[in-house]
Amino acid sequence: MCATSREECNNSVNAVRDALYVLNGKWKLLVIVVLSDGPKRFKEIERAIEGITPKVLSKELRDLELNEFVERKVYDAVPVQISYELTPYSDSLKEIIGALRVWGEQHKKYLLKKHKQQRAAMQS
Amino acid sequence: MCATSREECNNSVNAVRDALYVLNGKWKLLVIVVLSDGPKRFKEIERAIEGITPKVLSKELRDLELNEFVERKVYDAVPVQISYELTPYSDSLKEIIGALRVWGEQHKKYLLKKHKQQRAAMQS
DNA sequence: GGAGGCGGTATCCCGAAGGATACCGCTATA
DNA sequence: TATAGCGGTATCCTTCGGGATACCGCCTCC
Repeated sequence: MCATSREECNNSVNAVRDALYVLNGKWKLLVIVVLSDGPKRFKEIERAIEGITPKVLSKELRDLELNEFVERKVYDAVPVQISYELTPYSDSLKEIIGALRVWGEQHKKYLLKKHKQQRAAMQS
Repeated sequence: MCATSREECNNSVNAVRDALYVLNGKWKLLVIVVLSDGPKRFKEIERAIEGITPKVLSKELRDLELNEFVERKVYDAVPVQISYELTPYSDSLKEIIGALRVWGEQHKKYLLKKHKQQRAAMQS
């Protein structure tokens, strides 16, 4: 990845840095995961992500809108319905999210196994 | 990804949440990117990551050691040489980092194109 | 006409992450 | 013997991401 030249390594660092800059924080990617299930209303998202407060969610949604990952649509039913949905551009994040999800699952198993081993070692 | 059941969506959210929990912050993944070039000494890493301070780097390295992504090796040359290298387990992160790098590059191009378009629109 | 849902906002507050700067003891090298 | 590199630590300070709690106006449904 970074093994050939000094130059290339720098590029990798910068690219990853750029990505992290946009996707910072605990919540943005989670919101996108939830919305990848289909358009959702504010309170639906709020309920889907345990622990998020409306203030924070509101801010994250604004950020995601600015970065054009999410679109806020207003349907003038009565009462007005507001729906958040992913933009086509957000598809480009699918691989990152997929990788994180797979890794998260795998890491949980890894930790479980490790703790089991440690407990076994304590016994002997 | 999350499109079939409520249950499965929750699992995705939690897996991604777990991953983000471990990989939080601006620096951890950057350190791993740099080390993926091969073992490095403290000051080498410090120089490779523009903007990181020794205090922060020191803390990140300790975190990464705890999570078993990085090993700190002491070679008793004179003077003592200290080397940080990736563990085999850190390989599991390769896909996340790869995805971030690709996305970061692509996103930069996306932004450039967008700004060009906006400037063109201003002119007309 | 009260309860409850919707889409948020307002206010207050805290802790951790991270930046700035300086410096330590040790060693080699000039 | 002074300078420079190494591997960090110490101290101080600021920012801000994020939590807690409350509440708003609007609407519908009972």
